[in-house]
Amino acid sequence: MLTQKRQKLIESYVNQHELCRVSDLSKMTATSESTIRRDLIQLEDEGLIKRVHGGAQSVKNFAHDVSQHIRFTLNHEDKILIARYAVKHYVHENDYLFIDAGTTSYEMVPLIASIAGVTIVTNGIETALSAVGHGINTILLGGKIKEDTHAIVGQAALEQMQSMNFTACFMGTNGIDRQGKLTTPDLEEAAIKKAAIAHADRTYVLSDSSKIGERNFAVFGNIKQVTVITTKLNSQHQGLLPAEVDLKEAN
Amino acid sequence: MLTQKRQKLIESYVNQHELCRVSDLSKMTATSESTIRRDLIQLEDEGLIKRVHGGAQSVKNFAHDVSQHIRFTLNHEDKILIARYAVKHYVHENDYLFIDAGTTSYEMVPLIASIAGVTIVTNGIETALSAVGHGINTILLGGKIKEDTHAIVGQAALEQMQSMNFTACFMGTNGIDRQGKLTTPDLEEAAIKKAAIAHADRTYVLSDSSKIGERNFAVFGNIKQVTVITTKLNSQHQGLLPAEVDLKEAN
DNA sequence: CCTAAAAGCAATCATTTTCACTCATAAATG
DNA sequence: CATTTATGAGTGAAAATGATTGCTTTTAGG
Repeated sequence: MLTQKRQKLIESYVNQHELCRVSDLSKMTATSESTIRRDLIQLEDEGLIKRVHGGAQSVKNFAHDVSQHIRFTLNHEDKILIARYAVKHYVHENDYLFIDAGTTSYEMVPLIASIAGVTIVTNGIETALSAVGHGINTILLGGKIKEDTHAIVGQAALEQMQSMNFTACFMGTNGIDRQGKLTTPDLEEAAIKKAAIAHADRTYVLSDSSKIGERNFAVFGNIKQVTVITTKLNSQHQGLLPAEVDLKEAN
Repeated sequence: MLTQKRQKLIESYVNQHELCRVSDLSKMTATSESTIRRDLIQLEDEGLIKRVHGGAQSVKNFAHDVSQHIRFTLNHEDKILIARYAVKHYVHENDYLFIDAGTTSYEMVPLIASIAGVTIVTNGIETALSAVGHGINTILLGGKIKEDTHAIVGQAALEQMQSMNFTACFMGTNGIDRQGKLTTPDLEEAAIKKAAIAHADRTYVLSDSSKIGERNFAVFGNIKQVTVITTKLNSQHQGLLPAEVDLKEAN
């Protein structure tokens, strides 16, 4: 990869994520940490980012952590772990993937960029923009745009999916309850997820442990249909799941 | 191949791709890397490109971020004038509008926000995001995303439009030639524009004066089908247009 | 608060990639 | 035919990268 391209990628990643680790940038760009550090020094000289111990910080939004080191929310670290695990194990060359509009699935995109020939279909506008920015062949579903999540929903999107089959599909969830029901707050988004599952050879649900045992309004599937990828679970969480779940713990 | 032709090719390739490697150019032109390097040195001397280690970079806009591109685009004042004129005279309450992915049409969105009951259909991702942000009912066409303009194109988008009729449609153009042909560089974008015109009661083409007399590859319509909104024209520009044009000058 | 382990860093060096320069060949020009 | 011009290949130099090392900062556990 060309130096300039990599540095642009880094800049946009840092600005989008507000704060990130050297190791994440290294994974994303598939270069060594040495190179990332050199890039960060340059970018800091140009005033495009701010370097902090452990990584880099967006320079635009300084209303953040004043301390000189980075500190992620536990959630965000988990999301990256889960995304990385999913890409590493379940995305292959020339796959046709469906990726839904959630934040965890969004983290998968930069990692997919280094896998050749992948096509991403998504109903998330930001996910699509990120994928295109990473040079991935991208198809965005059409339809109404939800104001809060920027997810695309509606009949048009569902119809469009009728003519597609996915090698794999990846989606988030807002809850997995004791019966193994996968739920989300919005009916229309649930319909999209349901359709994606129906048209995919394999489905992976990305869920950090906080979603285990939760329940929401709209059911879009059952744990039996999918593989759940999550972070390390404690025994309390495991008790909240059905026994027959196909569960992968990212680490 | 002729040296000058090759250099033209290199220049346009670099500008289109924003950044590329010497090896890409070598493959594209079927010449040695030595020759490419010599060409790049010349082109850099002429200020047409910027050389970087491993390749060359467009000197014009370092705008990977299209939304940023929109803000710093050429003739911005003119575009705003045209957009304002278009909204003021041709957008009414409860209209169903098609707005294409160009920068001028993008400027219309904030102005439309104050008109009640309008629905916007667009193939521009940034246009859609802006419209949603302004609380406008927004439908985004689905399909492939073009990497350079972030326009959505392809069969899916065309099919989706089959079931729609627009009160009015607004689009940019890259050229209006002496015969009144409306042109744009990309075939697939042209197809979208063509379909929009076919499904709209009225079509308005937004064009600053620099496009008058220009010609591009893909024809998407003729001036007779549409109303052209432009800035004040001098007599030279007027000479480059057919007589029978329905022309409005914004000011 | 202190200390040990872990994580992150700058500095350095070896390797790989890219470059500038040179030279030889071939085509165009007078 | 001699001369200029464009090209491609080769070579040592320069730049970029990746890995290693020893030092500093941070974290975790008493």
